[in-house]
Amino acid sequence: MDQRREPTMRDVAALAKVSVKTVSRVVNGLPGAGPEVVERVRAAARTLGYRPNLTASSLRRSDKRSATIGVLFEDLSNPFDSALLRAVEDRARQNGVLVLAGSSEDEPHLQRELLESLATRRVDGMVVMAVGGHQDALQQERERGTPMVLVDRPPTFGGTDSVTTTNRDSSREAVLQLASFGHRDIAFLGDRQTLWTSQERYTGYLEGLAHAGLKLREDLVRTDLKGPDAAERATAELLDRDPRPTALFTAQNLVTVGAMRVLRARDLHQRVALIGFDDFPLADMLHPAVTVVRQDVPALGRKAAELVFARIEGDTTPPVHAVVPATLVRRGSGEIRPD
Amino acid sequence: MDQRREPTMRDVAALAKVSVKTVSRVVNGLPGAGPEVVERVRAAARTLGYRPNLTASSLRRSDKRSATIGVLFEDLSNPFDSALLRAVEDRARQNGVLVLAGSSEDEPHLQRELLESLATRRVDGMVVMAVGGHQDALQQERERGTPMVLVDRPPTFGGTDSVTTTNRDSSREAVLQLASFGHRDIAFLGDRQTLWTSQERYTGYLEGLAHAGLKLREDLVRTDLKGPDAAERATAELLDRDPRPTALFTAQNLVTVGAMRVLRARDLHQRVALIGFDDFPLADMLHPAVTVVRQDVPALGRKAAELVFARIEGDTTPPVHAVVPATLVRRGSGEIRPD
DNA sequence: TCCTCCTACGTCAACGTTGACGTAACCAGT
DNA sequence: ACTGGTTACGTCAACGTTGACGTAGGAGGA
Repeated sequence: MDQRREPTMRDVAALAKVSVKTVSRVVNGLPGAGPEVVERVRAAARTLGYRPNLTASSLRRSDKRSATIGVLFEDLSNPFDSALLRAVEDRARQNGVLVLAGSSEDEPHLQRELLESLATRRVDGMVVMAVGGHQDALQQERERGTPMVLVDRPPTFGGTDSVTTTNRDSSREAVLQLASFGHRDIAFLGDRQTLWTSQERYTGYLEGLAHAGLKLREDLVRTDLKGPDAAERATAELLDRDPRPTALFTAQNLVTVGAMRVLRARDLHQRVALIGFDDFPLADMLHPAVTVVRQDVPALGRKAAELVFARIEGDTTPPVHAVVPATLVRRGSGEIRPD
Repeated sequence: MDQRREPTMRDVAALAKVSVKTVSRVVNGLPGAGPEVVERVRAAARTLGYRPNLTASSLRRSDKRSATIGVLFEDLSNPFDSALLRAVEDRARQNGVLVLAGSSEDEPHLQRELLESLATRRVDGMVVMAVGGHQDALQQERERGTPMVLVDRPPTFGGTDSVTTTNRDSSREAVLQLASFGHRDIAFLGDRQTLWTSQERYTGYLEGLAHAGLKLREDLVRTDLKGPDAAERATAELLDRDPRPTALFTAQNLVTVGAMRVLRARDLHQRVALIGFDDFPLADMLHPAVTVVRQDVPALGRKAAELVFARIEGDTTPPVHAVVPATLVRRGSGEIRPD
């Protein structure tokens, strides 16, 4: 509507009849301004509706902080990602830091572009969920000195902090529980194998089988399931195998839901056991309620944020790989015994 | 790790043996640089790893654009909010614009603070889900000329674009459908009445009753249910009334889930009809699948983003209140007949 | 041949702010 | 009265970039 120019320190200074520098001092609460001048400047700022320009300020200041961090996740509308974003945001707020958020959709070129955009805006640091495959862009960015923390997936290069959950251990635990209930034919359904998390969960599955003294049936392993449709198709195929698996371990959110749908459609949901990695809303309301490995998402986000902020503050201790424990939430579907 | 200074145009200029201005021209693809100079500058920029500083650029440029918009929602981890954020983000990406996101938690002071933070960073515009109650802070911001679009809830002040869904009409439709299935005692469970959406949905409920020739039973109306717990308590109370409502209209996401839980606990889920406002993941997997009024969240977000961008580009046509139609998704729970 | 116009540069100042430093006034201590 | 220190300001330049404008040299026309 109006094309009013934002008032600047100059305007305030003129109105308060002081120098620009004095306005700066008052605005930043620095000493060197008498009480009556402070009052005059405050009044002038108020009547003009003055608000400091952080971009100008950070350009000039020696630390060059923009009080902004970048968050680059796979898909901000995914419940895991958005919960993580929220956790990072909350922690950032404590530092007066705002969050520039973007979705990379697991596309290297998108991630690269967004990385560039963030760099161009001179964010103080980044929290990144790396896309699968090459991490060259991330590494380059990191090598320029940008404080960066990887979440959910660790870096394939060195010198960078990361925060992940107990993917392998918790997967092993899930499989062991299935085995302890008497299952011998336990299928694995997983996400893209380019993702570190998928690989880890698969390794955990293998370890679980081994520990339980079970033999791997290759025909019960389906990986690289992108999205619910692929998961449904794979589940259907698995259930056609002979002997049919009596338990499923689904290594990701959407895969779990897809598998559930098929089990339900075939009326096997009360007979085939299911444990999923990643909790999801309403898992407890389903029928049977779904047993899952639950990540502590707030803890993941908080930890990631704390790590970036420490680096931003100049912490130069060796890189950390923080691991946040996940828990097996027993709700019913994972406690079904074989027929 | 390194405290390398980011290279600037000066550095590039020095290496390419041209003036800073020429570097600027090359970087921005402006005419006035010969092909061989362009190549020299490009090479220099590449070897130094130069990246333009958008904050400095936007400070100096006449349009002062930061290529960043602010998004202020209630809770970014809420599925509705995060889906909306994603839609805005996608639209913003087309314009090369990044999104600064924050959660106001429906707290006026938090909203005010975040608004301030965004203003301080000189975002080009804002997409805001207003907190309930007074909108003074928003109005002030708007009156300064900041391009702003309200989503989900319209402004209580004039001169500002907004995008909402057909809260009232769709609620009426839902109630009418319940009535058409023979229900006469239809309960209403709603969110905080300070929220415009809640009021509208309640009005739609009243209109639905009226159109169906049903009399309002005040004892079947529960509003101001904050969170799932309150919703559960209210549902329990309602189911104790005599005569018991044979259908529930739950006017919000979490309320719907709370009501579902209680119905399930009392084993009434197959006997009491339920229609909820707002779809939620897995609603189709419940038992019975939940009939809901589904908002077109991507359309809401896209439209909101388009409106801000139009205003940012200088569009001065009168403010728009865009309404995106919601649809009734019949899944079963809303098609149960009274006993 | 001279004048004009265009192209490819360069110079300068400014965007809004703050670091470095200067200075006038005042106070305490001797 | 003089020194030394402190307080409360002010002046100046710079952060990295771009708008406004200047200029040298060549092309083109009369």
